Amino acid sequence: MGIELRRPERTFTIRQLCLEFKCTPRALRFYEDKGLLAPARQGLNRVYSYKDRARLQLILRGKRVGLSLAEIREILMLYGKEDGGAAQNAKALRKFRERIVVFEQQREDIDHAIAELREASARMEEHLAKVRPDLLDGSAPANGRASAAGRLDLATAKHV
Amino acid sequence: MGIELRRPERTFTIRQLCLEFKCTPRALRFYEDKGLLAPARQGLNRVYSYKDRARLQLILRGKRVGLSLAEIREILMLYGKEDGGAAQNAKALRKFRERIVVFEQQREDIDHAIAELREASARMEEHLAKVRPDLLDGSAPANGRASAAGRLDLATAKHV
DNA sequence: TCTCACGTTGACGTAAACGTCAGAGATGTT
DNA sequence: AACATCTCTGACGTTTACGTCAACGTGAGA
Repeated sequence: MGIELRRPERTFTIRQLCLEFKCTPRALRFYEDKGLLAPARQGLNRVYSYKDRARLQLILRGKRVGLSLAEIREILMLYGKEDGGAAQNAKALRKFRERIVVFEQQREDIDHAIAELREASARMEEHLAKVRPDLLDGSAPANGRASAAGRLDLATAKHV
Repeated sequence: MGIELRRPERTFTIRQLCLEFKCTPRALRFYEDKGLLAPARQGLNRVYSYKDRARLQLILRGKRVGLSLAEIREILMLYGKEDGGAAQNAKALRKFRERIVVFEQQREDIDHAIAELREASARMEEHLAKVRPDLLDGSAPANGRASAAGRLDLATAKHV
């Protein structure tokens, strides 16, 4: 086996990951209970690798888009078995396509929701501008894309 | 008050709405308990108007994009008080902008998720094409937008 | 050595969003 | 009249995703 030169074999404590991803130790242990994570151990203590960190990223992203832990677990396991038996693979393919369809529906819903909220905001802003302009703080109407500051770079979490 | 000529004053029973929106009577009563709906009554029976139906549409869309019932209720009430006091209005405006930001973050997450699932699907498909082409049913890879058949037209639910 | 901060494993509690009865009333059908 | 069907109001059960608390271990410092 080739020597791992690429990245330092850095590990993380449970608290480090929690601080980084703004969650609690309880949550990470819970994910472990549910089979979503399986960090190494030093004695009793959990030791998280880069791979574990990447999985955690995927888990949290899954949660943000409304997946249940069970669904996330299923997807993670399908990802993991990407080179398993052909039948397994075909099943995974079907599941993935189903999920894609659902996500696209959800995307449309969100687009609609954003559009409606924008309209309502515009109306309110106009109204306020006439009636009580003093209540309008100078903040821009947030028309452009939201600043992506602080978001995670998902590219680092690929191919877990 | 002007006579309502615009649309027939049609009403709906609880079951009709449930069939139309694929939910249960229990759910509608629950939403009512939580202050999201307030249908009229004929004796004991609930009688839903077009307005109630529109609210229900908004509720269900809100759910699909991951809002809690409490959040949906808040938004509905802000919508309702769009011409309330100026201070209320300013508060609503802030809330709406916050929600927009959250939705945009969520949209990014979904876009990423779709992209990753597409990639994984492509890899699997390629792999299967080499190993077991028979397992690939002729279904298209679902590259284009999902068919919007059966979705709700949100425009009909505006200005509740 | 004692304390302290961090870690561990149960075990129980909780909020959300309903599901699932039970018991009863109104309405229509045969 | 008997029966079916739809509806209502409680009231208790259930699942998910953790929070919270107790009791314990463990290496670093004062």
